[in-house]
Amino acid sequence: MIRAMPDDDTTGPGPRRRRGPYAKSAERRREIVEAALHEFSENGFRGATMKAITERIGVTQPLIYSYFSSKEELLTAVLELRDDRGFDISPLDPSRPVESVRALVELMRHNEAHPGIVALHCAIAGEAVTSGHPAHDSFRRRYVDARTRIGAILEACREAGRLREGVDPQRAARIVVAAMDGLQTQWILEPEVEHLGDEFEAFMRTLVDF
Amino acid sequence: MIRAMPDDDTTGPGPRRRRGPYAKSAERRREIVEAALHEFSENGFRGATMKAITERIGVTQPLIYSYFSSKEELLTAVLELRDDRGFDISPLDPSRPVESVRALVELMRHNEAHPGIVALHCAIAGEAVTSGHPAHDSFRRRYVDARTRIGAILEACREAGRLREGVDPQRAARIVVAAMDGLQTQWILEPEVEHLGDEFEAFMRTLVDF
DNA sequence: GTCTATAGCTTGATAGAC
DNA sequence: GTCTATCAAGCTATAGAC
Repeated sequence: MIRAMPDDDTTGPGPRRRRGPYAKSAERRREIVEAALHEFSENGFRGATMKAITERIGVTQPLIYSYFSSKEELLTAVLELRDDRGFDISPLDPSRPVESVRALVELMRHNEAHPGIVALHCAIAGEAVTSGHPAHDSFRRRYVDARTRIGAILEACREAGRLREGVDPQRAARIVVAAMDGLQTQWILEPEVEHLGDEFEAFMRTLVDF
Repeated sequence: MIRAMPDDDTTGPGPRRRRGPYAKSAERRREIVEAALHEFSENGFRGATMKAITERIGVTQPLIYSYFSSKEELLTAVLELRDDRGFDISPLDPSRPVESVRALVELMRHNEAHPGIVALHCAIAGEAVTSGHPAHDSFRRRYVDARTRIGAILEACREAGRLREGVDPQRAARIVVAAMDGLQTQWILEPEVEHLGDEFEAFMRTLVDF
């Protein structure tokens, strides 16, 4: 997300106010985060090294530390980039259940168009199941939130008469969360899974009429 | 799986035959693998250190290297232990589809009784999605095999008239694999998932009449 | 069978010149 | 803003005594 610089006013000619960061600085930062994203995707957080990240963009290690004070802070920036690129279900609204289900399917289609982000998610979420991982709490909250939110949506679908016969909303919510993660993992691991979006939509249609 | 030692005969008193490894040696080995299992469960393979493993059982690092030539070989031994403890679907037989589905549910109940093994599976499978991981190929094959085998079982269920209306066997197989992994992950991360076996059984009953 | 001691390397991170 | 040079700490793994 690009923010306006503090000295963005092009009206005055003289250096009256203290200068903000140059555009080049923001560009470098973006470049570093992008390199880290790829490195984390391919090797996980623990498997990635600062050295490998710098070599991707041809800079030296100390340069990164002038933008991020630690490897962990760099991970935080990478995960924020992921959220900016749409890997987020928090805008889903249970008061519009059918639209929410459609949006969930659209989310998977969006992911299908961004394999790099999916690979990142699988790699970091995978190693974050261990309690000592820097992203552990973040992912645990994410899972709880996803399951709760999807549970509420399915509950609302039932009240709207859109849930298939015999489907339990809370139990189904767990399977939906599992399916979203699991399909993405299988999509990364096996080339046989052709269309993430189609597979997920077909599954959701066994639960909901939307 | 504990195998008989070559000098297991307690009939003769004298050392007539060439001695095999002493019982203590096998016991030490088992102890090391057990310690490694717990360490890998809690920190993953990359996050675990040989030092931490030795400290669990109060021995020194070189001792481990007299049993295993590398950290990676120790991982192999740990994964074999997991298979011995029943984390394996390869005995499932599509020619007996209904029994196979029941066995799959039993497998999850078995896992519920062995949280340590589930934690190990989640941690290692999680970080093994990255292609550079030592267990990557092993887990990739495992996934492909699981999906293929479960697909065949569901196909056989359909022929036996046990598949629910409108369920596509191959697509459902992907979701089943995702559900097995995902439910276990959620069970590790969230205390709210109370019964792994019950959750999985309820899901399978939405697909198959068994 | 187990130890002490340490080699040999890589890691994340810093100091200071330009 | 970027570099060269370097640090202390941590890692896997080995040599050799007992």
